[in-house]
Amino acid sequence: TVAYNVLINGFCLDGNVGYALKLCGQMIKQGLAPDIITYNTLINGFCGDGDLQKACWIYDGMLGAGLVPDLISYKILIRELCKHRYIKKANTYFQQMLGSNIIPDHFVFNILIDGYIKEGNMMEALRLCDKMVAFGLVPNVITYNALIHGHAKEGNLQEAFRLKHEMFVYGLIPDVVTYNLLINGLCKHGYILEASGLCDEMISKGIVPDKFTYTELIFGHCKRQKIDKACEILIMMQKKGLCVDNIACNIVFRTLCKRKKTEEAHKLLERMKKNDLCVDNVTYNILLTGYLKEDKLQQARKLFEEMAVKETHAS
RNA sequence: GUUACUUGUCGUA
Repeated sequence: TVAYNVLINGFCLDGNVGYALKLCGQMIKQGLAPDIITYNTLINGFCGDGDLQKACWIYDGMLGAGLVPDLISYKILIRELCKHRYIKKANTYFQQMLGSNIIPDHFVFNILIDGYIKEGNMMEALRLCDKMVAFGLVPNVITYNALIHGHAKEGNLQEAFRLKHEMFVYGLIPDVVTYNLLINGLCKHGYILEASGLCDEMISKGIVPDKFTYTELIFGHCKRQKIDKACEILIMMQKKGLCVDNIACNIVFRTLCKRKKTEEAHKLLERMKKNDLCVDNVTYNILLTGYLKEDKLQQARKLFEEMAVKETHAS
């Protein structure tokens, strides 16, 4: 059974869940009973496939086989339900889990908290924080990051920064994600100077900015129409050996398009194509909306056909 | 032996 479980997981990780399922059938034929681990692996496999239906189907099969879901089963399911925005259902499973005397850990709470935040329900997220404390669990850096994300998204930067300070009170050290979230919040609201300052602060504290940090700063500069500043950062990223990916390029590209700097935009696009990892759906969407806004329907249609050929999904 | 939660671009009715 152990050997099968390992194999099944291997195929799941490989994205070949169908074959993993076949293997499960094969092990049954050999008289080996799938255990809770086998089921969890398969459920997780289908979840990674985005196939919630099949995941639930396996889950039911597990119940039918008389196996009792454990903490791991619940974590997998709850996370997937949250991803699909079925937060109510996720909560139902959570309650069921508590009802069957399974001791929750940081992960389940963080998953649920993040689920509520993604739904825009900060109240419930905060209530869950209290609940987690009631279970003797102390919110950790990830919990705080999720909350900071929520507040920043709502535009409540004050509260986001207050939480950053509160972290120290509880002996938690803000990490690169914490800083990235705050920098992102500042940039989104046009506070590029403050964002740059925060970037300096993190460096002085020994936290190394990553490509998220710099991409957010690029975004901030673009938002203030400082394309040259944005390009400076692009160059600096390359010098630091950070990969400049399609996201960073798209941001600059979009700004160039918006400002009707068509020539420079095309130059960038050519360079992106040369480095050939850079033209994606988002790039196309940017171009499309640009054309549509300028009533260049012909070009828009042409582009749309090009997308269809490349089998990118028009979204 | 299986699960591991939080951050970046367009869009998301």
